[in-house]
Amino acid sequence: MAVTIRDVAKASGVHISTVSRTFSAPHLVNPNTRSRVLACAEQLGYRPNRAARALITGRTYNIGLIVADIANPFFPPLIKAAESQARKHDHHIFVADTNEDPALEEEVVRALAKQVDGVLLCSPRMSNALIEQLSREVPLVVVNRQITGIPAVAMDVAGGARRAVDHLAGLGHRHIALVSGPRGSWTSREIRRSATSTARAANAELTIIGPNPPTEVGGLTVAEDVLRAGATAVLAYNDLMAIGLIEGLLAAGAHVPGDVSVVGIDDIMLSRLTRPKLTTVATPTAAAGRAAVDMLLAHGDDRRTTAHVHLQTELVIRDSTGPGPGPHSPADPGDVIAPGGVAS
Amino acid sequence: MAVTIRDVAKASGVHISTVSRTFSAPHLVNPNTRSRVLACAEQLGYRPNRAARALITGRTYNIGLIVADIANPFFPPLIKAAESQARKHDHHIFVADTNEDPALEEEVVRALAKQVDGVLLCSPRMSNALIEQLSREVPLVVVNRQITGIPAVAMDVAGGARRAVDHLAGLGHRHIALVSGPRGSWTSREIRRSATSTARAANAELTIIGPNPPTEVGGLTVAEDVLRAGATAVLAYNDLMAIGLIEGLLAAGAHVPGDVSVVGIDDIMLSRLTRPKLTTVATPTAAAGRAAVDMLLAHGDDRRTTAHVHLQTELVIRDSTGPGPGPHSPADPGDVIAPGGVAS
DNA sequence: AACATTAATGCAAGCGGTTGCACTCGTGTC
DNA sequence: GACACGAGTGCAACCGCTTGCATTAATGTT
Repeated sequence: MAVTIRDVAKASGVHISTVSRTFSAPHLVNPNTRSRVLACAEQLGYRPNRAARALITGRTYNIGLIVADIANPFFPPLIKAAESQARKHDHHIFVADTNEDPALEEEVVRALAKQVDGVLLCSPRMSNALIEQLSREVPLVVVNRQITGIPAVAMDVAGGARRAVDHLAGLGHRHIALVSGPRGSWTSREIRRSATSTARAANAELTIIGPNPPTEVGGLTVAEDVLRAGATAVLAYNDLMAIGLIEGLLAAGAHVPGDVSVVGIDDIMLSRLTRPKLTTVATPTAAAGRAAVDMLLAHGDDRRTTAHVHLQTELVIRDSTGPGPGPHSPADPGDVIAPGGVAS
Repeated sequence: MAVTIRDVAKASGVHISTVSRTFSAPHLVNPNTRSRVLACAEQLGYRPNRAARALITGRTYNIGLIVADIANPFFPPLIKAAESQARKHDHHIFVADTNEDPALEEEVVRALAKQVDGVLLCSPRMSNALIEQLSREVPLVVVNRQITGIPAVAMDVAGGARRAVDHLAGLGHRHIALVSGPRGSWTSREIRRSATSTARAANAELTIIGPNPPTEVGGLTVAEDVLRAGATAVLAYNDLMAIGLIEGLLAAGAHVPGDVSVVGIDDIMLSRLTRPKLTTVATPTAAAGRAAVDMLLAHGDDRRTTAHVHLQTELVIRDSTGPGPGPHSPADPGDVIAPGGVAS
């Protein structure tokens, strides 16, 4: 059925090894022979079988990409960028959705290990220790996590959270709620750490609500808690939760940003289309996808450096944040982007 | 480095073929032997190499999933459902993004062909003829396309478009614009065909604008054309375009639905979060993803039927449609869903 | 007791490639 | 003219696994 290297060899009157070399070491074969072989291959529709090749070379030209939830709008741009970058280097990508389940993450990494050159673990929920162990079984790059010795692409959410809290404090908010994300999320811990210290420095009270599922529903259901806590401003773990939260607040009769200001994180496409448009911390997801693929592919050549790439974030001020009850200071102009602007 | 069947054989004192059978034909091996082998395998951390297995069995336990644009919110739920369904059957999926480029579609199918059991071609842009040819090289299931002899999952967008146009005509709109999708899209042709005949039957004028890129920007840029055409209602190829269109209309000073009513298609998550909330035709994308995987996996067992699965759509009336200038008749209650409701 | 059957296992070929090594030439060197 | 050399090609082993066939031992049949 399928045409193999042997068919091409027969058709062009050479040994299979010559056909093989025509494709994987062209400089070792006579130009005339090569063009003859190529012509036959073309004519027969021959394509090398990568799985067979991988068996002996150890290189699969595949990459595993593991995310918590494909349907979370944070991930598609990352996946798209990673896939595109991978294909530029002639690699294909497996995508797996773990449904926020750490056990499934482990299982999937192991299941994929043999047929990939490496795995991109995006916003993993499993423990550092487990990640370290898995990275001994298959080359790993983590996105949104920092572990010594493991190549990583991390977004500066801490800086983003700091700017967000400063922004809120600057608007006069004295009591801020932090709606945190899922258990196991490094990002969530970073945000919490940064928000806590920033709030203290700004002399604002910080109420932490969570952990919560990082979804619209997750945000919706904490609206009550936010109001009960008496916070006049909220920083949410991500935009989806912020949007759900706004829905919940509106349903409970609170105005946004009149009564409560809301800041999200991620700047998903949605954020500039909701009413009010969401103030949020933009994270460079596409860049992260590209960088992660690049690190993974470089990893093989050069394992002396386990690089950690840091990507900047920026606060995008739109319409979901407004003055709080306290005195407000002008925001630091260095931190802000034109309100309502399309994210770059 | 990696532990192979030989290591397990050595450790458990049996021949490799016994180890092999322990995993792929357990009934052929003595229960005692089997448990010993399994214990050794477990202890060594052995996992069968699927690529090697595929080389001889011809079954890879992989599926290719090809979409036009991962970042288009229509696709993630489909991908998620397909991935989940595939994993239920112990399959992994390759995801490829073709950027709406038919040539890339072909290339990717061919590149993937050898390492998958089949390919899901979602909303392909290439020609029927090419799809037929490719389906001779690798099992194919198409989503949102109908080709005799090729298994397909199609959503009833024609029915959806009919209900949408009837809805608009019923509201008194006499001049409707159809903002069509990308060239090569079966869905777009179906919508056009259905909208055309439905508009004629309803005695309304239909202006077709397009083809256009199926993105927010694509919708944004035709706002002018819609207004210039003098239409008071628009049916857009998808929600993303509808949302972009609404932005464009608002920017041009037209109210929605006051001056112009807008209907989208797909009911992406976004649609109930924008203002005004979008009236749209809900398509069962997750069900399509599952069905497509099921068809692909069944295809092998049973090639006597090349099934075509049809999935129903429904009109979800929200806030972006309102009365037009003409007399309006009450909408058919059988076709409507509670306004603003969460899509099921 | 001789034979047929069945269960369990081993043997070896082969899936589609890659690659170290050996071999054959034509050429340049002394 | 003998020799070394490099370019081009063939040979065969091997990657990790499956599978048809042969072999052996245990069981059932008459």
